[in-house]
Amino acid sequence: MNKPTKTPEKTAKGERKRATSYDVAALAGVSQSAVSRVFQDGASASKAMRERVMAAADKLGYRPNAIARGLITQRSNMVAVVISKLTNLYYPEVLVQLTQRFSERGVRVLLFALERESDTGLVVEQMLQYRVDGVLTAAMFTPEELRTIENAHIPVVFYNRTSKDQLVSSVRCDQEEGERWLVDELVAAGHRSFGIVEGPADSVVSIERKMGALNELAEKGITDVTTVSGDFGYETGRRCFAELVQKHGSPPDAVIAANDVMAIGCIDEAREVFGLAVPGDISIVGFDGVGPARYAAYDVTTVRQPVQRMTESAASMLLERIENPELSPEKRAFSGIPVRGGSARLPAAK
Amino acid sequence: MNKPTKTPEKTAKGERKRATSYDVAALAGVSQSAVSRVFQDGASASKAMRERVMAAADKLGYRPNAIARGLITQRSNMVAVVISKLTNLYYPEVLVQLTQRFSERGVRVLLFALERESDTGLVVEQMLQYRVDGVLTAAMFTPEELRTIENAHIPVVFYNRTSKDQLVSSVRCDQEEGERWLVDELVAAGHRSFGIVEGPADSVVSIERKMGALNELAEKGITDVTTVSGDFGYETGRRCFAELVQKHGSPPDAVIAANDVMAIGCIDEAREVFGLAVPGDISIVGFDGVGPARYAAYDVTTVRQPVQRMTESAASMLLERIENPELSPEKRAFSGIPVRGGSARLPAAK
DNA sequence: TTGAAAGCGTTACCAG
DNA sequence: CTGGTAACGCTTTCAA
Repeated sequence: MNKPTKTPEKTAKGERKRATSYDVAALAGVSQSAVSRVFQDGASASKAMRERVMAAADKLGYRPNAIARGLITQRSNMVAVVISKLTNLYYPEVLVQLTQRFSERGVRVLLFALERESDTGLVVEQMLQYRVDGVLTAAMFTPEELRTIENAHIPVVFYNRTSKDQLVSSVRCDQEEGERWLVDELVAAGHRSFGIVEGPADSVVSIERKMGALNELAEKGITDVTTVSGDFGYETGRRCFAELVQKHGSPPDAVIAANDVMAIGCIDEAREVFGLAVPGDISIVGFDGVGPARYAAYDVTTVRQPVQRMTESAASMLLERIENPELSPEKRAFSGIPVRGGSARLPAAK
Repeated sequence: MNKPTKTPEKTAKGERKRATSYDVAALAGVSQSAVSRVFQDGASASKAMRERVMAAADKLGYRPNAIARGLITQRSNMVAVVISKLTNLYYPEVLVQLTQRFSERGVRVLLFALERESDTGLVVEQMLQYRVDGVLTAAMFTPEELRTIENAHIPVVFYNRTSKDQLVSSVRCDQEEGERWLVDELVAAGHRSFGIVEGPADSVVSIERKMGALNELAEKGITDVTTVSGDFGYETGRRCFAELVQKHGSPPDAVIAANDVMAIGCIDEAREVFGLAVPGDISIVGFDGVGPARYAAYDVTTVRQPVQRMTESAASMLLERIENPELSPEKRAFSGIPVRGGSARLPAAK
């Protein structure tokens, strides 16, 4: 005799409980294991069996319980995706693309959104409790948090952040290289005094971009450099420009903003408040290649991140490491795509 | 050396398995049930017990397995959040805020991103398999999909879409009201010929906005109305403006775009290609109140959605229905916030 | 307050 | 190919 034939029980409130593989088995007159196999990929089940089970299954509206499966297989088929605040306008695109990449391969995304990039503590705890198979993060973890995750044998891939001393996998856009291109072009076009608008202090991306620009400027022997800092948002872009002019005593020849949105803020402030022509009187450049950078009123000279390739690469890298935990860490850097917009005087493209 | 009496087992590959409540119990010399209770909220455990268990737990790096918990409690503590493509620029903010609202209340977000708003089929299947406790969707489901979800007794809340004939909960911005305001102001300022730029055909939001505007224009006795359609993106905003002028024979007095991004496209096209002054020669308005609408070059007259209140409300509404499944459906509509930007000639605010 | 034991809904293993 | 049975890691009675 089979297990107690449980017809879909009703609770006190008269709600029908959701059908389980036992219900399906009973209705189809087969064993529960058989039902399980029918719903697996490479399982052995005769055609007749398959048909009977499927018929019973959709009569009952049965769906395998992914939670229970996860428990036994030790695979949740979920990955954690961590993003910090999206003020950057650049992440939404990344997020959607990542989700789609994972989705295509049968992996679900558990989303964690941080108020500030440094709020990672609770999030790590949650990811671990939910037994995610992997972590893709666009926020930095502390070394201790990272160790906690690795102790649990969960592969991690960093998106646009990495650390030189730690052995972690990452996919990033080569910020330094991008800044180098911007600086070289601006210098070649004759700009000699520079303003730099950096982003929030806890943003690794911002730091890399700033350092990339500063190093290359030093390399070129440019010493007239003023730095101010904002938060990646439009309003601070405007404020930063004003601050820059005040600090420098006059508008510099060129402004290098840590992202497009702040560059746009600078352009507006330069035009509206200081009556400067862009790029006639001053050149302003950004980074990212977000949508608004292409709006005609700004047409920002920038470096576009190859989002599609980066997300594709990041998703693959993580999934590979889930399949094969022995794989050693790998850092992939993608070159940004120079965009010669109308917000800067540059030498003609060669 | 301090090897615990029962070391966490090792697998063939030498990987340490993650500690379970049994491991903790063994190390602490108590029963497994005790461990379980210590990690619960309103459970009874003596102080001594609690301390011993906690000590053992973090020596082993133990974390309760949320998957296993979900299996027994019949609660995954996960909700599905469904978004369609984010070209709208408006959703990223919504998404992050929603995630944070849920997170604050101990609920995780399983994210589903649709390529097109009509790709809902597979997504429903996945949500159901993962036994999410609720669904918050910014995409429309077919009546059949909706029935499937409701048969599983999973509460659903629609975000910015609803249907008049179906009994579903929803939180939305009152698009019609917003459009009415825009139309009234524009008409009061003397505009007599109108262009309407609608969004993608499968977007309910776009349809509501268009109908809201058309109805109010009819109400006001305006008959000179030309309609063209885009996809919510900047480029089509530009194309649509050109199309509008061609279709109408000349630029209309005012253009009502279904969202801010297309309004911005219209503004650029009007200025750059047609040499029109905005708002001198033509008024252009949008909807949403996204970031770029506030950039100085555009300063779009628009209706801002009260995102914060809407997300807060949507999250609460869903969580309430998870707690209490008997609650009947409820539709909440929020008024948009009029923003008198510089892209339209309007009567002075009263 | 504590412990023993019975599930929760699967997959995995092993005989037939 | 098929069916029985033991996990998976937890919460939840029910006694003690």
